[in-house]
Amino acid sequence: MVNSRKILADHKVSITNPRIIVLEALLEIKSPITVDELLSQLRNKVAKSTLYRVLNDLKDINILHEFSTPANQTVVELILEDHPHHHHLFCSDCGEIIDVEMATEFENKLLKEIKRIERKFNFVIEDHRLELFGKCTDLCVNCK
Amino acid sequence: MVNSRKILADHKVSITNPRIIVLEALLEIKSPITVDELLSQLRNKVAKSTLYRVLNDLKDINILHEFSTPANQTVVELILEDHPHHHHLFCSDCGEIIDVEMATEFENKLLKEIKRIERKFNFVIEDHRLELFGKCTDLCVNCK
DNA sequence: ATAAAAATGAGACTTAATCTCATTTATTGT
DNA sequence: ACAATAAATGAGATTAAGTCTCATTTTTAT
Ligand SMILES: [Mn+2]
Ligand SMILES: [Mn+2]
Ligand SMILES: [Zn+2]
Ligand SMILES: [Zn+2]
Repeated sequence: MVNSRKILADHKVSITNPRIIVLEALLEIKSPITVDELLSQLRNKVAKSTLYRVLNDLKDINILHEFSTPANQTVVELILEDHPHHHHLFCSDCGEIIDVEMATEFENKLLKEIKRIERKFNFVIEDHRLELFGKCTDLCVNCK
Repeated sequence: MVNSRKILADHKVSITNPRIIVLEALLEIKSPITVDELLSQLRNKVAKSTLYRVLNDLKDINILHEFSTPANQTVVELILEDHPHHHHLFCSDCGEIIDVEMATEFENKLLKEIKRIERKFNFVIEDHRLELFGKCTDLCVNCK
């Protein structure tokens, strides 16, 4: 069982009520959620300023991934052992965001290509993000 | 020689002064530029509201690519024959954005993997974006 | 338990992007 | 070429995501 207090302690972040509340909410959902939705879910539990601060804290300790939808909504999701590095697929019809794991073989090819680019541009590449944009067909959860 | 009027005509967009001005500016720079910089460059040539409208027009006809930096600055660049689909490398130290072309072999592998994902999720994938995040070393134009 | 340090809440503030609407410019038909 | 119609623009008001301030509360260290 994933424990919010333990997560905070493990990352040497002080254990406070708002941090626990936000973490539990994110652990509960465990799919990407817009900051806006999160805000309304937690409206009467944490202040807006605090929510943004806690989200920044979680980014700082590297367990929160933040990205934007094509419609420019900010989205966050926890990245933990049970939900590690992955990519996203966006439906421009219904707005759905789908977590996508690339085939291991492909992800390896990508890492190799990244090494080539590191050498070419004299960079140290620490992270990458692959986003796929398209339309779901009639099988999509939201669109059907 | 790339002609802004021709580009507009080819895409069946009416030819107006602000559109020509914005297009010429983007053609001149031909590297990614933040909307903010573009705004100050064109401050006394086109109104802010018009700049945003023209950028949307160019997105609509699919010759303008828009993305955000890790610092949440909106960036645009023209995508034309002489500067086709490519990816980006971001330096978190100096903010530099570098255009990156993946090796053809890799891009092919990626397209194959995308086909697999289309089948898996019953999607039609129309576009993809790969972003690399890291730090330039002492050779970086801005950081040295 | 006490003191020092860190985090929070409430709301003011900033600012990128959108919206409104009167005016100007482009297009279409004759 | 000209008038009529449609589309685009400029100026500035408006919106809203995210940040900032600062008095108060909570956490941590001793
Ligand atoms: Mn995800
Ligand atoms: Mn580019
Ligand atoms: Zn859909
Ligand atoms: Zn750099």
